[in-house]
Amino acid sequence: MRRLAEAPKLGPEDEGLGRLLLRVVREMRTAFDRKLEDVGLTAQQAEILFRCSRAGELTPKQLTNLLSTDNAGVTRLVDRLERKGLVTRHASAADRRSVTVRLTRSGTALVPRIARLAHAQRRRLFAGLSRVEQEQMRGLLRRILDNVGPAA
Amino acid sequence: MRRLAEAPKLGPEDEGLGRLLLRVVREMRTAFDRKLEDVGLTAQQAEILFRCSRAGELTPKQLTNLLSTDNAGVTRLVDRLERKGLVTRHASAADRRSVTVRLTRSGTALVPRIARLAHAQRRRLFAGLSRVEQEQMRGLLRRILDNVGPAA
DNA sequence: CGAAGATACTTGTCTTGACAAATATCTTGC
DNA sequence: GCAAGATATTTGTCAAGACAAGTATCTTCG
Repeated sequence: MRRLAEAPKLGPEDEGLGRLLLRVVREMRTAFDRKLEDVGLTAQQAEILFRCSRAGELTPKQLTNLLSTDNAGVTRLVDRLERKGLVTRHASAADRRSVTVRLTRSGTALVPRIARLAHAQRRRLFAGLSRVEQEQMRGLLRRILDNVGPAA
Repeated sequence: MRRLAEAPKLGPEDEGLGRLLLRVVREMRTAFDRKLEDVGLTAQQAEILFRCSRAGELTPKQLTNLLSTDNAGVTRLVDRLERKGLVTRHASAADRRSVTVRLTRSGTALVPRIARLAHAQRRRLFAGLSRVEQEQMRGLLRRILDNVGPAA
């Protein structure tokens, strides 16, 4: 029972704010992904279904803005959802470059479960944070976001 | 100049706190990745170099904790760094299951540039946030983190 | 009208994350 | 000492994100 070398734990003591942010987001994401496993979806896929359900239909371009990813990412997300039979693509009458994504019947059927899970998740994650604190956080995050954009 | 159909912008007006967090982290990450392009590294790779430089050497296990990813991810990160000739793996004397990652000479050579870029980035991102506000943020994030863990 | 440039979407490629399974080695308890 | 369980690392697989390049269509402007 030597226990020599005892590699130091190197915990998150000196974790910078950036790392902490990263860690929080990742854990939130994967926690939600795990909850969605029953439904057979990922967080991003669920978001697409939810948004399309509320809007009736959306273009990839619109989804790109909502999901904060790029067009390429949305294309492949929609591919997967289409393969699962949860959405369909339709040619847009007005602009033939464009496409609209619509839920199928089985896609629509999942929405209530998604909404329930999302609600429960939000409730749990932000438990104990007052509305004021949440707004504080939102404000700070937006200021950081403003700092990212300008200047290369 | 018809402009019919005018797809609504669907901006981030009703963006939830979760989405906002995600967006902030992603933009921070990719902004830093872009800065590191000159050095030929990604943010995660740079972090490994930086940490190993400070600690002398680290095991994948330790790096896993520091990077908030899993062992598999670290294995492949180290693979890439090794292929670039920036680190080497060494058998650990005390525990032969284990491995230690050490910088090569050219790996070490990059560290000052990395440190400079990281510092500049932090400075820019958190510009205008007082120390108090940063601590506030840190506190709120930690509370969220505590909420993620417990309960499945 | 018709060419030049802008847009919407897709596809290819690379990196990262998460999870499961496999291997080698260590540690424990008997 | 040894079998049973724990650990450290690796490998395989899939989903995502970012970026670049390609195609089709639209818009603008001479």
